[in-house]
Amino acid sequence: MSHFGRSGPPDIKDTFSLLVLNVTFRTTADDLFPLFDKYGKVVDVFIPRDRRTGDSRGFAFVRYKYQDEAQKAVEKLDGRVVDGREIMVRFAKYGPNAERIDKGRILEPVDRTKGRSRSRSPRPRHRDHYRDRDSKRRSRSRSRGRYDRDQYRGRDKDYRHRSRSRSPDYHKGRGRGKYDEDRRSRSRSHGSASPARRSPSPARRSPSPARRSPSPARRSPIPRRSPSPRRTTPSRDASADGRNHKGWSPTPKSISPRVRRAGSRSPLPRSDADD
DNA sequence: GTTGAGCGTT
Repeated sequence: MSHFGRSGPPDIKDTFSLLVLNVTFRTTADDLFPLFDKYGKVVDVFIPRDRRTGDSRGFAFVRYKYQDEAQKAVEKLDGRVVDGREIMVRFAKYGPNAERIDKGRILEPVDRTKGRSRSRSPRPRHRDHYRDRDSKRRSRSRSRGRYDRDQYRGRDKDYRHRSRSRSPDYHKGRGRGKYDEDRRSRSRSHGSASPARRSPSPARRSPSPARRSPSPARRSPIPRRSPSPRRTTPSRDASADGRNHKGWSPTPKSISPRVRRAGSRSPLPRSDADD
C-alpha cells in the first residue's frame, strides 16, 4: 500500500517501478517518497510488508512517471545512505512495467551492463509462501527464507556472526546456500526433517552405526533404567563449551564412542570402579 | 528490541 491512501496500485499505465533494496526495516514509504520525488515525479511508493508482523521486508517499490526520471533517481539514490543503511535502487524486474520485459526481450531502460556488478545468478526468487512458512516440513532444500532462520536462531544464534563475517557483496546470495547445506547436514545427524525436535531419549535412538553393527537383537539387551547416561560433568562441559564454541555440535556426546562405552558398561555411578 | 537476502499490494 502506498501512503497515498489508495487501495492497490494507482493509475499505472506508463509508470516505471524502481526497486529499492537494502532499506531499513523501519524506513517507511513516507521516508522514501520525498527522497525519490526530488529526482522525478513519483507516482507511488509501495513497501511490501510482512503478512504476519506487518514490518517492512527491507525493500520498497517506487513508481516513477517517466523512465528518464526513474533512471536518474537510480543513479542518484542508488547507494545513498538512508536511515543509516545504504539503499540500492534498481529497476524492478516485475511489476506494472514488467510486461515490457516479459514481452520477450528486455526493453527495460535500465542498463545492467553499467558498473553495477549486482548482476547475480538467476536464482529462484520464489519466496516461501505464507502458508508454506507454517509447514516447514516441506523440502527445505530451497527454503532459505529468513523465517527459517528465526527458528534456528533459538538454538544457534551463531549463524549471524558467520553470515556477517563475509562481505555483503561477496558471492551475493550464492554463499548463503552453503550455510544452508551446513545446517541441513547437522540436522540430518540427529533428525530427519525437524531439526528442532530432537529425540529426548538418546538411549532409544539408534547408536552410532559406524561403531557398532546395526544388529536389531543387540539393540538393547540390557534394560537400562537410566535415560540419561551422560558421563560429561557439568563443570567440564562448561569449559569445553567455551573453547569449542566454534565447532560446537548439537549432540557431541551421542556420537562419542567414549560415552557410548561408558554408558554401555554401566549406567550406575560406580565411582570406586570407575577410576 | 531484532535479523539483511531480496522483486509488490487492492
